[in-house]
Amino acid sequence: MDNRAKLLEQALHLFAQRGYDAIGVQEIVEHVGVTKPTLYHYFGSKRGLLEALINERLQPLIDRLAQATSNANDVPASLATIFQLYFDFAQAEPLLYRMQLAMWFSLPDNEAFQIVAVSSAQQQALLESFFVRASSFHGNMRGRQRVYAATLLGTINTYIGLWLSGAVQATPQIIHQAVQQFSYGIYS
Amino acid sequence: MDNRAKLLEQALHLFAQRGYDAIGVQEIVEHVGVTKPTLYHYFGSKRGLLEALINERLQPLIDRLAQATSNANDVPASLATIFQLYFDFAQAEPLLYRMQLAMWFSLPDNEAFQIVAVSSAQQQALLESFFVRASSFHGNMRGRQRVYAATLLGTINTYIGLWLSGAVQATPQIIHQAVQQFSYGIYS
DNA sequence: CTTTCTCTATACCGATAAGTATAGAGAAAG
DNA sequence: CTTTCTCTATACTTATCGGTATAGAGAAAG
Repeated sequence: MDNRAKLLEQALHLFAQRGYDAIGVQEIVEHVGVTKPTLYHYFGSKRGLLEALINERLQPLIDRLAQATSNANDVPASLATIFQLYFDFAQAEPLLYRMQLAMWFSLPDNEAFQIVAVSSAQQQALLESFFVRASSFHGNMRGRQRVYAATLLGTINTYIGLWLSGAVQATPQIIHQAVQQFSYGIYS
Repeated sequence: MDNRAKLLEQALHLFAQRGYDAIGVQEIVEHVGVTKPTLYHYFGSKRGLLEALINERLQPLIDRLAQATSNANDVPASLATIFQLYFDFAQAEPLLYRMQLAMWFSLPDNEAFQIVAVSSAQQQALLESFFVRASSFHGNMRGRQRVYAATLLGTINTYIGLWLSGAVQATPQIIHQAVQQFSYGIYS
């Protein structure tokens, strides 16, 4: 593992534990055992470090979501796939998911929020596009795709939060319940 | 408005805009037009300032929640009251609600999280107790009260987040939909 | 009047923030 | 061999961080 990868890994651990703002560049390089110019050589700035982390590690989630939302013929099946996909990703990258969740809920003028906002907007856009295309099967959306996408992510994150805190296990039953709970809002 | 109240007000604005960690004590006192010893006279520390903010301004929410959860005879009616109560509070104190939401989702080792965790735990406890008492009407809870309380708060916060971002209005219909969506998970 | 208490300002503390100028080590390319 | 490029360390910058020692102003209490 080269220094670049070590820096990303350590930054993830520290950001996910205490938050982006609370962690100094010095602290990251000390944990890795290098010095600041090494970090600035690879990433240019603290912000660039977080951007690299988000872009490289969160991209697989976006890619899989793009695939799962590409077909809107069978909405219930796609929803189940989407929920499963998020659970799988959160289980594979718990630190990353926890970090991006915290940053997504941080405030608008916060630097971390603005960096994560890019990938969050991508997820939101993919879901909205999915719901628009599903409207041929479920009537005209009339702008509701935005609310649907947001409540879908909200439901997903509620259950993933529950799993991250150890309150539930990631069983097929729980995932099914999450899908059903969201679906109630959509089909009613 | 005395300096103490001004400091609390300005701290709320700044914390809700950029986050607790991103705001320095100096910045707060400059906006108010006083100096640091004034702030430290009233609050002792930056942490004390946030604690005062949370304790004083979030207490009405806790109090109303305690009242709304005191009776578990009519669960659907209580749920509607609880949702309404949170919406009313978020509308009356949008900055405060946004701030506590961000802090609740911030990371475990973060100072802001630990301060907000106290009042969050109170809300969680009131809801869990409500569900336990409701079990006489809905069968044994068998530990599910924790999941119920968390998904209830998750549903509430999803809809309030939607309202805070301007995606929905706080109409009775939306509140009813939120109640129904949560209820689906409970009665199914 | 004097003492006491509450509140606030000036000026400072050591520590840390993000970021950089300079230089050198080592490998690769000519 | 020399040049060039990539990577990293020492040592430093300026600004800000949370917090405080000291002192004074003004009101209240005796």
